[in-house]
Amino acid sequence: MSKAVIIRLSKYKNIIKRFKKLGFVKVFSDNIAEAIGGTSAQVRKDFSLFGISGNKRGGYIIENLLEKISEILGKDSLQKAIVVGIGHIGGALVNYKGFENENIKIVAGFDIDPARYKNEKNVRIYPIEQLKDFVKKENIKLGIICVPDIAAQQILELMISAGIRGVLNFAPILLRGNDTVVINNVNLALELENIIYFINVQDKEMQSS
Amino acid sequence: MSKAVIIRLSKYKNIIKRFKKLGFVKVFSDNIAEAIGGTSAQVRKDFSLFGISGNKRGGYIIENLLEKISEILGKDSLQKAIVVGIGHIGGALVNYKGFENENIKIVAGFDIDPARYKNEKNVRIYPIEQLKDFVKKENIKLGIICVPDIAAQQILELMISAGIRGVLNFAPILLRGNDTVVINNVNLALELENIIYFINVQDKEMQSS
DNA sequence: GGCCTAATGTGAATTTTATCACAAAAAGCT
DNA sequence: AGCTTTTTGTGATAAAATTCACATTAGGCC
Repeated sequence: MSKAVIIRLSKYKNIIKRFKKLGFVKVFSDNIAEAIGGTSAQVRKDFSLFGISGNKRGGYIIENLLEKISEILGKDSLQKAIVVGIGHIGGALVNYKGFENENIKIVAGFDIDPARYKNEKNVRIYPIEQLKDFVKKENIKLGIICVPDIAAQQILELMISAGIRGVLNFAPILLRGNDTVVINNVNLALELENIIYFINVQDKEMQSS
Repeated sequence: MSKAVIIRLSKYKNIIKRFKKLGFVKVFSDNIAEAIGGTSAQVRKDFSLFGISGNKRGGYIIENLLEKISEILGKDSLQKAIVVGIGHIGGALVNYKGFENENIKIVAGFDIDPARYKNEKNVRIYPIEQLKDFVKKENIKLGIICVPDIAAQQILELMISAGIRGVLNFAPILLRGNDTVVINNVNLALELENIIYFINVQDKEMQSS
């Protein structure tokens, strides 16, 4: 199943949760499509891909939907994660509230700099030498890399050797993993460059019309 | 031109810069492909799409390549950006070093909370009421939204009315813009959920083999 | 200069992804 | 109960992205 479909499925889930909070019991494919900025046909096709079905003319029962989707995404249980590299971004993530709704909890940070071994509000920061033991003992599966790009590959390897299975990487560099680990990249500068390009395209289109 | 191609082009540019720093004068399509995790055919096809050409048997001259790509991406001049919402993520971005290489500079932050109107190291934080004037006076084109999702749409509209043309949005919600503004979204929880899904897939594949 | 080799550049083929369009079913109304 | 309307579910179609494969060309060597 492609990454894009899974991302959409997560979006569906989030929006459906929101509908639920508003007191709705049923949704239609267009409600969902409208809310995430897609088409109803795609919503239905995605659902059908996973064997999720609704009721003709009656839409989908929110409760069922959420259950099915959560089953697919495998996210009923709390997922513990660690952050390595407690600089600006890493420090922010350690305190980030946005994960709470998603059953994701950052349980520790790691850094090489002793000046950072203090307690961020709730999350303790450890020296990097303790990463492997901690990850093994706590059975952590998720790691977030916020170190400078020069150090990122090394941290990845440490994480892999500790048993981490999924990595979110903020270093703007290609990490080389293996088939025991899945890696997603977030590259903020890239996102901004992309935006700049499309602003320029818009400008050119304006001029020529 | 699709977003994905532009992202790749930026990646090419970054990696080529790196080659340049190492003292190389020429690169081959496989060098680039290998470094960003793609195929050489795709690199060449992308280049050909933009009319970038090299020398048969001789690869590409780095100097030329960088010039051509920068021209396409339109990023020779410094781009000023503002951040709205100086919470954990916003505060981190205001001090983020990763933009410097990319000719992007965050020149101000904005927030509703007076407690945050202090100086982050180099960047001043202003009350949100001053956003419009500031953006107009300084001719800012780029905005980063780090406010809670409930406030994000409102901030977008403020930005648009001030003349901002490109937005990087960290609020996990669909923003509704118009055709004067281009919006990219970063949704960290979504990225992590995605990773979790693929870890589970891997596990199932393991079991069944 | 002629030959060999290593690269590019790009049409064609393939694969992937998204859209269309419509039959089938269910709900509600009279 | 029968008619109408609304919405699903999905094959068929179209569009987009990627990969293949190979003709072409330039560099290097003898």
